[in-house]
Amino acid sequence: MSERRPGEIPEATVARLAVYLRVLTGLVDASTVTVSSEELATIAGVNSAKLRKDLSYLGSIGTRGVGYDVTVLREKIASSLGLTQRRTCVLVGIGNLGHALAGYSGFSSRGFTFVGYFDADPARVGEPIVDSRIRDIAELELVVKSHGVSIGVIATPAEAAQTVCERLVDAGVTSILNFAPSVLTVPDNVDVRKVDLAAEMQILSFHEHRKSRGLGNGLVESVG
Amino acid sequence: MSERRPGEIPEATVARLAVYLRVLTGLVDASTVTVSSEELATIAGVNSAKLRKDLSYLGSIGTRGVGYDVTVLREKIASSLGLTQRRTCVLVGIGNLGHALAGYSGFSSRGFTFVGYFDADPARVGEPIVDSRIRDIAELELVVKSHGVSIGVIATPAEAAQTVCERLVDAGVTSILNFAPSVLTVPDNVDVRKVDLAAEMQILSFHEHRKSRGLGNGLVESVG
DNA sequence: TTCACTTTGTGCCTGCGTTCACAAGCGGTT
DNA sequence: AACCGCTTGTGAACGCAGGCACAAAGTGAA
Repeated sequence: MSERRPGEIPEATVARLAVYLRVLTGLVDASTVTVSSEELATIAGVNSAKLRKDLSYLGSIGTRGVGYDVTVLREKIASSLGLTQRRTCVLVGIGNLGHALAGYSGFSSRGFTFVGYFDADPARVGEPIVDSRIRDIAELELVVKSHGVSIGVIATPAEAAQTVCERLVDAGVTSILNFAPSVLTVPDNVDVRKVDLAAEMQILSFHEHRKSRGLGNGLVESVG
Repeated sequence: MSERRPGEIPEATVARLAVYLRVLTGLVDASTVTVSSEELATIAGVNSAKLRKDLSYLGSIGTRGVGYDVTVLREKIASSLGLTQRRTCVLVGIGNLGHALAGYSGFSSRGFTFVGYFDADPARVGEPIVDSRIRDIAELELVVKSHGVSIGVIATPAEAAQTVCERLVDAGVTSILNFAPSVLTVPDNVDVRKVDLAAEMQILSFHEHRKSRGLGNGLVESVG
């Protein structure tokens, strides 16, 4: 029944492709030529069948009896993720977290170029940041439109997030990464991913709670 | 037959409970007394049936014909997540991101107490951070054991992450939040959650790529 | 009490994602 | 050339999660 159109990659797979890509980059640096699904899966921390199925969505890349050519596979994944072209981004909200994000070298090295850092606080505007300066949020639309920015990163307080989000979307941004602890409402054509630090901690707290509850009685699963 | 043991809450539900909790806290601040699943679901950005099913795992909390008592529900969720007791945490790796995390007020306000900030760089050791000072990583085990730390946050470079992880686990930590772009290997009884900033951007990049491919022609993916 | 109305809690169905297991395919060897 | 051993790619089964739709259960009014 479910005949997936070629090029239609499941969401869960996309998330893992990014991990495989990183692992493969490491292998390239180590001058590894070929890798089997078993090896790659072990390093990436997933099941090898899952890995093969993930890669199969990109076409038939491997060689049976041998494995995958590391550089070929890396290129294929990169192109599937649309990483062959640099993407322009803006960062809004230059507090503690915003500064950290601006300083994170992982973005630039992976093809993401930040063309503007914005804050609403007049006291911060003009401060140097990375190789640039913090701009007034009033210039947001101008910069987004002139650079054709496609990804907006929100690191503002929760109260400001939705407003900032709407301004980004209206200016033409179609993907948003949200660090503010707030639920964003966007049109259908816009993608949002959220990173909720407090929620992550609370999820861990839940598991801690669960584990400590299980200690007394015999309910725990076998400890390896 | 899906007979779930009482107290067994699905993983997907746990993640959403944290969101509901935040929304409810907002409602308490706004002196709201009662809320229906429809209202709460809208604010939280989920389907109301899903929300009701999520809450049903906590027991029968609502009142039919009325809705949920905001404070009662909030308490119930907080206790399910194990947030009634404060949890002690350590943060390892005080670079850009580490500083931002240390300064994030959302942790402390939600019951997480950081009892140690560690770095391997001798030049950084002793620097003030929040209401404390950066400690030498050599003291990690001592602090973890003496405070009974249950959650470790890793914000080191990728190369150091696995080693730090093992030291944390050996010292007794059973939950880890990993910000390093690296796959951690841990024993079965330890929970790991990862926050991979570059991966998030790459996932968005994928969707940008997909959107732009679909714009002009009706054709996709003809690789030669 | 009985009725009308509201909202919860959930049975059931559907679909996605994961895993198993194996046929198909490739390289190396004799 | 024929065979053997290894690894990929995938059909099929399974399990978890999401969403509809409705019975159950509460409130308030007559």
